[in-house]
Amino acid sequence: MEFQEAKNKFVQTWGALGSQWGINKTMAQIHALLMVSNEPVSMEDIMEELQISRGNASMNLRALMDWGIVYKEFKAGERREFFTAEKDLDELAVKISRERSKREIKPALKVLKEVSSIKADASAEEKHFVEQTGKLYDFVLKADNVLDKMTEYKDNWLAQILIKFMK
Amino acid sequence: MEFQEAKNKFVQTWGALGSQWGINKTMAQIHALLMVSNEPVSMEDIMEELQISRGNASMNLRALMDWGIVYKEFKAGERREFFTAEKDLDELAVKISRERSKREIKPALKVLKEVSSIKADASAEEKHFVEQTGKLYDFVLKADNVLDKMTEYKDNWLAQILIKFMK
DNA sequence: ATAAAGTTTCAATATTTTTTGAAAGTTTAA
DNA sequence: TTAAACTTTCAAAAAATATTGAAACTTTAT
Repeated sequence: MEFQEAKNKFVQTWGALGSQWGINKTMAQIHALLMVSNEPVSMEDIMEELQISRGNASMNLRALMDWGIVYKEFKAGERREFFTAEKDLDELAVKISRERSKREIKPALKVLKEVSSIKADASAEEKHFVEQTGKLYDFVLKADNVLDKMTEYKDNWLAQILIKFMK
Repeated sequence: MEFQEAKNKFVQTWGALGSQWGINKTMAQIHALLMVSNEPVSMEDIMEELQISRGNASMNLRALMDWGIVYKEFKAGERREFFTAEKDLDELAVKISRERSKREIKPALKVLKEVSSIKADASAEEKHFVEQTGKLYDFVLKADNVLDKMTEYKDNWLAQILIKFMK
């Protein structure tokens, strides 16, 4: 396989993966492109390589920066802005976990707490509802805490879990 | 808050959460509805409660059964089919992990392996590409193994990780 | 102060994904 | 075997989401 072909395949695959995890396709593709570039890339180049419009590139770069996984770089003597991706994979995992926790899990927890605290009447139906949503609240809270804890181990959480878990 | 209101809120929230995790909204809503029902629910009732069409209900129930998180039940003397959700949350997490691993991670790993094995020429660009995709392959493989291992612990993986990790 | 080089915004448009509903298919009871 | 009760399928329609591109905006050099 040629380098260009491999690069393309990687960008496409990473893009598809991203879109299944709540990050949109172009966003994931830009990230992929930056991650395998050995030096900062300009917006022009991103537009060119992915065949996307300026507006699209701009919006998705902004979103990636909001997630904290892409950075702006300034090159001496250059007017244009360049971009680089977070390349440290542990760091990347931590940032993505934190962001998803903040955006998705925390709000869901709030609702779970609310709905599991209604005063159930004597019916089996309502009792079951309160019990089940209560369990769900506990479960999601625990899972979210695991994420939080993992981010503290940062550099090596995966390896550490593995050591403790495997065989 | 009234029971009906709480139930509705829960179904909506779970639906929104699901749609951010690669499961579609209706699918997640049906699952939510079944999870908080103390007894099996017929397709009619699902259509009625979620205000969706027969076709939609049928397809999404099928998908949920393919994921292994919703079951058909037959009631004695009843012609119709009824449905229940997996209510054990550890079991639910295991099934979802396995399914996502199979559908998303495994195929991505295959591509990562491929593209990271190209013969890089001497350029920094190609060297960086091979190195970075190689790291990504190792990382994703490790993460996938963690999931696999966790599913073996099944009933209590979350609690176990917590015990080992917290403080 | 002006123009050039670049970036952002957002309404309109295109694409993708989901939903509908009616026809085809199945199962069961009589 | 037939018809009633129910389920599945899938092409067409609707809804949701992503993308474009041109105008507005910002920054820098002269």
